[in-house]
Amino acid sequence: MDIRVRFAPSPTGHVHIGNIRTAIFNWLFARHGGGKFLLRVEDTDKERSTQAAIDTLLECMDWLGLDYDEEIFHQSRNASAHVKAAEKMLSNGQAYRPKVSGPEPAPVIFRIPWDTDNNPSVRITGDAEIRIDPAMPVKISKSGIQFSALNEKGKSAERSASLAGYHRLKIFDASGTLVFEIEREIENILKNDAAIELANCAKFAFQRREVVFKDIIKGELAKPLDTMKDLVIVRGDGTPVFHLANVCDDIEQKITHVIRGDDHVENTYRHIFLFQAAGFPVPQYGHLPMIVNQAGKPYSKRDGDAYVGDFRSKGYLPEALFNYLSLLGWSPGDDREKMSREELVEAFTLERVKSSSAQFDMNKLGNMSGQYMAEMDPGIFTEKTWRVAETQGWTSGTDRVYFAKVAKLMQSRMKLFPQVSTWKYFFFDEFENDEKARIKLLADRKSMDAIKYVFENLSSCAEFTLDSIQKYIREAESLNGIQEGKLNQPLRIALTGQTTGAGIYETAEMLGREKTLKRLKNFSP
RNA sequence: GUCCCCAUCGUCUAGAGGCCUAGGACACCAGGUUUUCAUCCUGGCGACACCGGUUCGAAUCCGGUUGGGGACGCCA
Repeated sequence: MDIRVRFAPSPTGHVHIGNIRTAIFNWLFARHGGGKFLLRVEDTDKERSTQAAIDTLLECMDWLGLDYDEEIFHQSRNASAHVKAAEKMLSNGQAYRPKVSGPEPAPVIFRIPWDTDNNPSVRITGDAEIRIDPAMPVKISKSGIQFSALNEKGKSAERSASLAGYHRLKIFDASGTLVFEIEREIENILKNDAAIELANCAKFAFQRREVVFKDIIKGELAKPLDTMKDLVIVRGDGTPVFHLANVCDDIEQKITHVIRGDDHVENTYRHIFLFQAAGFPVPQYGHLPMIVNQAGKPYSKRDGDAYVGDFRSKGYLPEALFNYLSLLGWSPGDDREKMSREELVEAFTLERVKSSSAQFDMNKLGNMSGQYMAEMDPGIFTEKTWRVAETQGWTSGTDRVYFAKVAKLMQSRMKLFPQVSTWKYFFFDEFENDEKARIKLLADRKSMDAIKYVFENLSSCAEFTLDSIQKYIREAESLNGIQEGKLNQPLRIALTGQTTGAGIYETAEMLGREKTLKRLKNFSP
């Protein structure tokens, strides 16, 4: 069977880094297996879903090169199918409407199936007993069972669960007398609205069963049925709930593998029953671990930099973000880290995804961005940095050839595009000064005299070249008793206002005689 | 509170019983190259959460403890 996966975000504005990582893993999985990567927008929340939000989503995906197959699937357009599915479950007895007291119409509730004898996803784990708080009555109705259990310390805690969890339930009072047997009553309970209320119960004895599935990433995952509750699938107002919509759409889109965040694990246990009730095969599941922030905590609204759009505006390269994100929770198994898209597709398998959460590391992303930056085609690099310069308003009087030379000089020193703003001294005489460094490096008389020497000789020399620049700097150093090379940094401060940059001889040559002299003049006593 | 999941350097990870005195990358520190800056190169720092068990042998398997996270909606 051909692989079909989907990325199913709800378009509510920003696209989160964790979300897009899920998309990347789905994409990688699909491309690796030669399958289809589908996009579904879960836009049933009318309040929050906007076209603008969908546009941002599409932009982010496009930016990262996450191309999808087939048409975008809009969940809201499939609503009638969802309701139809619910009605079918209602008429089959797989779902029910509870008795409601108020004037609001009753929702449709899906029942965790009572009969699971031939269900491959359910297994019997053994006999179980629970101590019950006799002070609280046990209530049993078609919508479940409600009671107060006593924990090891004898503390009472209220619980409610689906009937399905309590196969062969026998309830005893404090004296050990059997007061209730579920198998005798179950037919009636399921059919009628009447509730049974039992007082002074002390013990439950029942057969415990659990839903189980094999997660491609996490391995076997199971949950006891007695800890599950029936779930609302259609609201009182007639609109379908996420669980129903999600499952119906997966059926509709013929999804074979559901790859999503592991905050959905608990939902999966219920979705399995929904697939079965609808009469369709349960897809394979793979639950991705979370990405946490640099404090090791889940991302919250406060983490302003957790949105894909932010990384884009901060100037990270999409290739770098894509590469970095694919390495968060996954590795190829060898020492490779910087990998092309093709290599990633080739190497990606869900089995190699880790099952523990991963912390986002800006340092590493920055380093990776620098690597991609360094190997970028110089022409493209110039083009992109030119555009940044444009936003700074530098380009009107700037020669493109000159700019290209500057870009070439600076490329290996760049991590992010906005760093272009530090290049200002190449184009204007007004630029930012690192005052602290200026005071430290240009304070002493020796340096000033040396700079004066360089200034005078560079103004009178025949040719302003790399060689002559270097020559006079060396001479200035030896004449003023400065260690060789030690004049470079003061000179850099004088010419650029910064302590880092390209080679200082190259920088001076690039600036040209006029600008160089003009800047040195300020420091010549 | 109940249920589920997770646990290797500060961080991302390799590791499927002996190849492990635990490998790589980022970060950090030191040295080298560049007479300067950035790259780059070399080296250093640095981890199997804890306690038991299984085994000739455990980071790896099992149990418990601790710590972390998730889920418990007529949100998605």
